[in-house]
Amino acid sequence: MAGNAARQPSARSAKSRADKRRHILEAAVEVFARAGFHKSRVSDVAKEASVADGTIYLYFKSKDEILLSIFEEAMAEMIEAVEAQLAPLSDPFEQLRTFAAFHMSRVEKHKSVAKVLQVELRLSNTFMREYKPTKLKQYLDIVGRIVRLGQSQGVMRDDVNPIIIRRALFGALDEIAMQWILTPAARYGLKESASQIADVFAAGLRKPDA
Amino acid sequence: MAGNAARQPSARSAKSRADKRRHILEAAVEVFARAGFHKSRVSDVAKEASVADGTIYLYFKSKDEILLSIFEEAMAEMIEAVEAQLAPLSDPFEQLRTFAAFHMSRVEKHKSVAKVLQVELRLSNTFMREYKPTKLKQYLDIVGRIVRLGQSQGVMRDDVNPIIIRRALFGALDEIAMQWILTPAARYGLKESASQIADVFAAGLRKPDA
Amino acid sequence: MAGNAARQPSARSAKSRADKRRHILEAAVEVFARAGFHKSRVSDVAKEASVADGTIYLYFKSKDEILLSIFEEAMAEMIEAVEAQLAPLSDPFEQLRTFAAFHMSRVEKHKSVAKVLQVELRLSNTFMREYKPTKLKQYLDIVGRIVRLGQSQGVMRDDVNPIIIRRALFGALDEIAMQWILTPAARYGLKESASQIADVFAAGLRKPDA
Amino acid sequence: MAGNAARQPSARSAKSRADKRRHILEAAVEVFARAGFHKSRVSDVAKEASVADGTIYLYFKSKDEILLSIFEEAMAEMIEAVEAQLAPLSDPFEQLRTFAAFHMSRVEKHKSVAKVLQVELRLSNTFMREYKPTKLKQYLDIVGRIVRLGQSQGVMRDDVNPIIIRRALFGALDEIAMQWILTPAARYGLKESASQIADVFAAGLRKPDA
DNA sequence: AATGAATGAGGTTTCATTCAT
DNA sequence: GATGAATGAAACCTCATTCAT
Repeated sequence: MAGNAARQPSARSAKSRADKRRHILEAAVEVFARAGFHKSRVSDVAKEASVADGTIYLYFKSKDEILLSIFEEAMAEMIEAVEAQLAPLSDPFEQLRTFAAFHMSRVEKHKSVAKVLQVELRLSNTFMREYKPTKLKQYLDIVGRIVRLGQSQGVMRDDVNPIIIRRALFGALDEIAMQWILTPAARYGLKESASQIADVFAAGLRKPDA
Repeated sequence: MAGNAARQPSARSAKSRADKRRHILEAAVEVFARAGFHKSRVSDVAKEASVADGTIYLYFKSKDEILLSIFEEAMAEMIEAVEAQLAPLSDPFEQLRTFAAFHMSRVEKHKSVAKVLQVELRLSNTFMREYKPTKLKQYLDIVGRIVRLGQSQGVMRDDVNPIIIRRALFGALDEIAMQWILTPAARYGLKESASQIADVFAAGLRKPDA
Repeated sequence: MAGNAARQPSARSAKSRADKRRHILEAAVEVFARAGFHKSRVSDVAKEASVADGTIYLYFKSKDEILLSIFEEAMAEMIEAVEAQLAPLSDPFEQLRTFAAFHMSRVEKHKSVAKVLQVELRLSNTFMREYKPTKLKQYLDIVGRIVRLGQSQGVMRDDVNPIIIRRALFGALDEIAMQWILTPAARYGLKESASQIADVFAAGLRKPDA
Repeated sequence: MAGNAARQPSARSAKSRADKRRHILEAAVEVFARAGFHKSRVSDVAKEASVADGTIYLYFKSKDEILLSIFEEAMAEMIEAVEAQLAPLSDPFEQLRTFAAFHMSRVEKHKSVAKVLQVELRLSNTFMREYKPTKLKQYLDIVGRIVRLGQSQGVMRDDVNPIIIRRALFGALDEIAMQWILTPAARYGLKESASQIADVFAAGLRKPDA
């Protein structure tokens, strides 16, 4: 019986395992943000996390998988957080502004994570070519849902496709964020950008006769 | 004979040199679009262009420089072409629609070039980190100029920063284009997307009381 | 309780230790025969034996030592078994045939062990380069002894060196066995091969005028 | 036209290419014989051949392919050489002795090659598991042919299978050779061993009443 | 005794770039 | 100018072994 138990990670070891995994992930975020995914060696991540190179592979199948995990887990957190902020709001225009503000504040607060997501993730062939971005779709669909809500309330134009708009808004925010991340001294604040983009989209989506 | 002529840069050899350079560039576009920049070897480009590997280096300093040249020259052409389309138009909203439609039709017509620009360019560390995108800024500034024109004509809102808007519009178009390129069967046409994005931005930028 | 007993090496724990060692060895034979020594990981052997990786090292110094132990113990068994079969025989030619038949039937009956011995053992650098094959010499010398017996009885040629003959016979049997093991569908039976080889060696060693 | 010609290796470059390939192969034989295939690094071979590491891969697809090439080319040479020695002989027993003597003298003269073939080749998983030993079969079949010749001449026993005998003889010779290679101070000469093995096989195969 | 998480050394191969011809 | 053979740097991952529990 003791033998069987030992084959299943115990409660304590499961927690400790998750902790170490997160520890490595955080180290990877710092390293990738600093030097870029391609220029970072697995041994750099290991050193930053104070573990041996091989230990990385007890928690991740490959270097690429580390990057994907950063993405997946950051997106999962963002989805949860933004949903919480949107829940109490009933006005779709208000929701649109909140989403944009949330996205940009997230980028600002978690600059390293944002840097990895926006810049490094795109450098990974694996990601761009093979990964099915379920989580990204889910995040994008929040915007789609807002638009559909506005349309069903009769306050947003019916002649736009939510699938197009959600990606357009994301592209707009994303491009600004990338610029802000890449340019050491940006000439405009993220908060201001979020506000203006939300304004333009809100005004542009509002039903003319409403 | 050609060899002798080449000793002195003459009108003919200069032209021939430019031709060969263009020939290599076009080969590179095909190769990069087919297999991706990272997976393409310089020798693949050489083979496609029917020249020796070393010959590439008589025309380009490095593999990265090939990619940058593709970008620079495509942008230069685009700038010239879109300026020609915008010149006869005086209405900034009309210009906005024209710009968006132009961008997307360009992507559609030159799929290989677009693929390289949108996807592969981002995979190049050199570009994202070290390249100063003068030509891109110039292209973007066309949008900025349209917005400033609209503001000076009093038909566009004064409370938006053209620098932010130009990048937002570009990001929106770019994200849609990338999606279209990456997804074998896109669920919406580029023309329709361009139209909707232009509509939303136009409506969103129009002065409320105008 | 078992734990307490184990603190003092007792007759029971010594037996239990030997049992576990044998258990691991048998697991290793299966694993090595299945996937090859080099491709097998120590953790594969551990899993097959239902013990932890580290436990292996309580019984064996290294992965190589497992292989050597398989060899040593298999040879010891073979020596004992063949000696028992040879003991009642007085005719050296009869002994020769018995030895060959024994060797091949052993290969046939213990295919996994044979596979490991014949194929995998040779893949181990350690073995071929550093190991002193005492047990193998002992096994080989059984043949040498048979030849010397025949010579002393005056029925076998004196102009052959038993040291050469013993190795030649072993090589002949071994090569056939390896072929049989490596080739899924062998074109001849091991028993028939043993018989023919023994026949040729017997006839070849018989004193012409005897 | 000059361009087309350049795509085909010229007579001169083809020769030079073959020379360099052979040069690398000879370096590899020395290195592998000295330290063993597994312990030898590709860079060791490169250093011995005075070329860059990458150059190796212009001539061989992989490290394994180097080993296979050594084998294939050595076997091809041996087949040709032994056939030449056997051609003038009509007595199958004489042929048998010549074959054995040839094999052993070959081992003695090309000790490094023999060492690689006998010992190192067997250490290569690729070879033992995936390679179809056509050349080896061809070499072995020379013995088979000799036996069949003896049988058709009515001087060799009909009750033995040439397929078994050819492999048995090879195994006998091979085992002695391996021993001689592995043991710094062998207790018997290769020439003497060849002679005795040939004698035993010849006598053993001779038709009793002939 | 048993566990299994952690360690860290080790090497093949690719391919951008050079340069002698 | 053109060639293409040669160069050589660079890093991911595996897995035998250890040792704290």
